[in-house]
Formats: sequence, structure tokens, C-alpha cells
Amino acid sequence: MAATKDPRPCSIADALSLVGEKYSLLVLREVCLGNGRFDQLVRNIGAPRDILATRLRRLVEAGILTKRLYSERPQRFEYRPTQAGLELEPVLWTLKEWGDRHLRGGIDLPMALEHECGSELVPVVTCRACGDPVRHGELTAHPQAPGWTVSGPSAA
Amino acid sequence: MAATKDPRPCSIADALSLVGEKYSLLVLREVCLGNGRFDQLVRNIGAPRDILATRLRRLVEAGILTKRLYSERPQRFEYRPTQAGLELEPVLWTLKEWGDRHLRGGIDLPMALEHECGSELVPVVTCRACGDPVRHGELTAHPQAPGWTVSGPSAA
DNA sequence: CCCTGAGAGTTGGAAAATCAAACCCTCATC
DNA sequence: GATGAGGGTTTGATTTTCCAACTCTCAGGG
Repeated sequence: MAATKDPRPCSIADALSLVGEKYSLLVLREVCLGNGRFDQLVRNIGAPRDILATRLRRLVEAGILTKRLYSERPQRFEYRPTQAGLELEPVLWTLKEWGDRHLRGGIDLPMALEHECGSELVPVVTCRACGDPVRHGELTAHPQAPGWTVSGPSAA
Repeated sequence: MAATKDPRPCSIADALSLVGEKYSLLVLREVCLGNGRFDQLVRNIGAPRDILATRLRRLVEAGILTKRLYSERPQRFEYRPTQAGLELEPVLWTLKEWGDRHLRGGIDLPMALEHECGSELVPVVTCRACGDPVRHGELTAHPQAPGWTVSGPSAA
């Protein structure tokens, strides 16, 4: 999907070309919650069945989901996240956190995630090296490949 | 965009309905890098000009970007992230990290982000309460609103 | 044996979004 | 007066989405 001719080599664009189409990340949401059957997906996401079938094919061929047989006769399948799929979950958590705060004012949330530590999950993106929360002003972009130009703050 | 009739009240779906359309997150990428002028966006993203104009209108009305006059005569505008826009950046970082690792094998990356601590940014999503990195198995979903059903692991 | 129903899709045609290229408008400069 | 930059809008062809209906496989009941 995203930018077939993005003039920049970019992992964000590449990732979005796999999961940036309408419904794809909602499929991941459902599958990570364990709702991996076709009819569950249709009901819980509200997507047209044909589009959903297309997305599922694509996510499987991208290695983000796998199709698992859960009944031989009649043949019935279920979709589950692969390791790569599970590692995309942080994207969902940060999206959820943003939406909870900016779209719902942080109150009356429709769903809470509880961390094993016992409190509600509020995801914070930190720097692996120093462990500190990352903020916009603390970053500098370093283009390594041609195609990149950076102007303003966070320019290198 | 995403799921006009998502039967679940969900902040992820709501967030995606604002920034889930094709090119929207790439616009945010550019704007956060300081490349906020229309022609820069066209060139750096590779999107059709009319679509870009539509996205920009939408992102401004959603409060994610602002349009700033940077020249009176002739009138020239530039787009910049609002506070809400900046707070969406973590989504871009986690997407980049996933793409770097899963789509490029972690090597030969086209762009690096340097954290103020001096090392390259590798974003890690942590739990604000306990500070630990969050992993899939450590979460439990707690639906608070009707419309939610959770089956498998991470069910409540 | 026949009917119904669940589950997992596929098909066909109308409606909406995207795309590419050309165009427009306001100035500044030559 | 012509050229060019910047920031879009217009037009018409091409792709995607959308929706409803349909298919196929089997299980179970009467």
C-alpha cells in the first residue's frame, strides 16, 4: 500500500506497505487477542469479507500471521500471529495509548490492558541504551542512504 | 478511514481513522523531520498532490498538524506537528524499529536516530508503572465497554 | 434422505478513492 | 514581458472498496 514510489528508502514506509492498509492493524489487534477465526474477524472489525480475505492472504505471505487448522472435518482455519506479528504489537499499544489520551481524554476507556506487574499498562517508549523515555527534542536524525534530506529540528 | 462501523469502541480503531489512511503517517514522518512544505512533502513521500492536500486538511482539522505562514508576500505555508502530533511519534519509532529488524535484518539501515544519550535509538516499549519492557504474554485484556469479546491468551 | 446451520470464504456489479498530468494563481526576479 | 517558485485545484482514467448474494464442506436432526 503505502507509497509505491516513496523516493526514500525507509523502514517506516516499508512496514506500512505491509500493515498500513485499511483494517490490517485491526486484524492484528484481534489476532493478538485470540480472536483469529474468519467470522470473528468479520464481526469484530466490521470489514467486508472479501477485503478481509485479501488482507489475511497478504499478512500470511508477509510472515505476520499463520493459518492454522483447528478442525479436520470440516476443515476450519484460524489465524494466529507469528513472532514477527507479536513484535508488531508495540505499535498497537502506542496507538492505543495515544487514542486513549487524545481522543477520549484518558477517561472512560473501552478496554484496559493489565500488565503482569499488576497495574494498568501505560506504554512508554524508552531508549534501550540509557533506559530513559524518549522525547522528540532529544533525537537527531542521521540519514545513511541517499534520498534523505532533513531540514528542521532533529536534523543531523 | 479505518472501520467506519467497527462494532467495538476502540482507541486503536479511532486513532487509525485519523492517521491510518495511505500517506498520513509518512506526512507525520516528514513534518517531524522538519520537512513541512508542500513540495517537500510531495517529493519526499511520492504521493499525488491532490491526495496530499486532502490528507493535510484532515490532519490539520484533527489537531495533529498546524499550518503556519512562513512568508507574507507571496503567502507561503508550512505544516508543523502540534503537541498531539509530536506525541504520535512513538508510533513511528516503533514502526521503524520493527521494519529495520524484520524487513532489513537490522543491517544497512537507511536512517538512524541518535538519542541524546549518545547511542542509536532502539525504542523499547515499557510499562510506566514498573518500568519493565512489555511482552505479549505479560498482558491481560480487560474489556470495559460492551462490544468486546476476548478469546485466547490475554483474555480477562 | 433431506433440511438446516456453521464456518470460511468467492463472485459480481455499483460506488468511492486514487492516480497522473495538466492547469491556475500569486508574487519575485531577470 | 517572460520565467520560475510555491502551493495548491481540476479532469478523466484506473483501482479499490463495498455490499449482498452465493458457494462449498461438513455435522446433526427428523
